Amino acid sequence: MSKQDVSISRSGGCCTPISVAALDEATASEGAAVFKALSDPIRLRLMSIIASAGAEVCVCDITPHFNVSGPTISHHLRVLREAGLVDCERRGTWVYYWPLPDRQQWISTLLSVPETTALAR
Amino acid sequence: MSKQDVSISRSGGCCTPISVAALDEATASEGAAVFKALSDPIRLRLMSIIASAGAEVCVCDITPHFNVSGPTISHHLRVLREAGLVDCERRGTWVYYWPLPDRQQWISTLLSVPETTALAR
DNA sequence: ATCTTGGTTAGACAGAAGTCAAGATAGACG
DNA sequence: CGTCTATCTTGACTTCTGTCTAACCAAGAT
Repeated sequence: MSKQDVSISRSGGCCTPISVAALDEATASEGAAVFKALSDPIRLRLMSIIASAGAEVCVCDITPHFNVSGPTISHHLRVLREAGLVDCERRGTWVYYWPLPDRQQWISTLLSVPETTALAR
Repeated sequence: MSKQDVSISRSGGCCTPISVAALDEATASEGAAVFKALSDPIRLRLMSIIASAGAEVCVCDITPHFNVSGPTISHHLRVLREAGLVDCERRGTWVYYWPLPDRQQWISTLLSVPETTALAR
C-alpha cells in the first residue's frame, strides 16, 4: 500500500483530494455521510434546485416539481439539512431554504482529480 | 473481468454544476447512483486507497486495512465497479483494481461551487 | 376563537442495503 | 490429475431507507 504524504494546496481547495492521499476512517465517515445525503435522486434534485436558485427558495415552490407527498419532501429536506448542505428558516407562513456551499465545496474538492493523478494509467 | 456500462449521459450540458442550473430527472438519477456508491465509509476509503495509490492495487493489499470479511470487501468493490468509479482485472492469482477518474471528475464538477454562487448569501 | 393554508412530525410498512458463512471459481504448482 | 491460495458469488439474516397516511404545529385571515 503506497502511502503518499504529498499535500497539495490547490487554489480554492479546502482539503486534500482522495486521489492524492487515502482518507482516515473519521474523514471517510464524515464524507460518506454527505454523499449519502446526495445519494437519492429526489434529494439531489432538491439540492440542485436550492443551489441554483441564487436566492432562498420557498418549500411551496419546490413541492410541485415532484411526484411525492409533502411529508416525503419534508423528510428529504431534513436529510439535506442534517448533512449541513442547506439551512432553513420560517418567515410567516412559509419556510425558506438556502444552500450552505461550504460542505458542497468540501466534497467537490475531495473528489477532484489533479492532472497528474488523472493521467495515472 | 467485468465491464458494466459506464456511459455518462451528458444530456443537457453535462458538466454544469448544480449551483448553476437545476438537474433534470435523468441526470439526477445517474448522479445519485454515483453518490450512493460513495455513501458508505468503507467504499469511500476503498475509493481513496485505489485513487491515491498511483498504480493498480491488489485486493490482497486492500483487505487487511479493514475489519470486515473478504466477501464484504468484494461486495463493496463490485458496487464501485458498477458505478463506473473503478475497474479491475485478474492477473494470475490476484485481482488488481484501478480508478476511472472520469466519473469521479464528473460528480466533482457537478458539485463545484462557482465563485459568484458561493457568495450568494 | 375558529378556520384555512403551509409545513413538519410520528408511526407503519415494503423494499433496499450491509454483513457473514458457506460454497464456487480461477489460476498456480506439483 | 489434485491441491492450495486468492477472490468472488450465493443465500440468509438484520438493519436501514423511502414512502405513505394521519396527526400535529405555526401563522394569518375571518
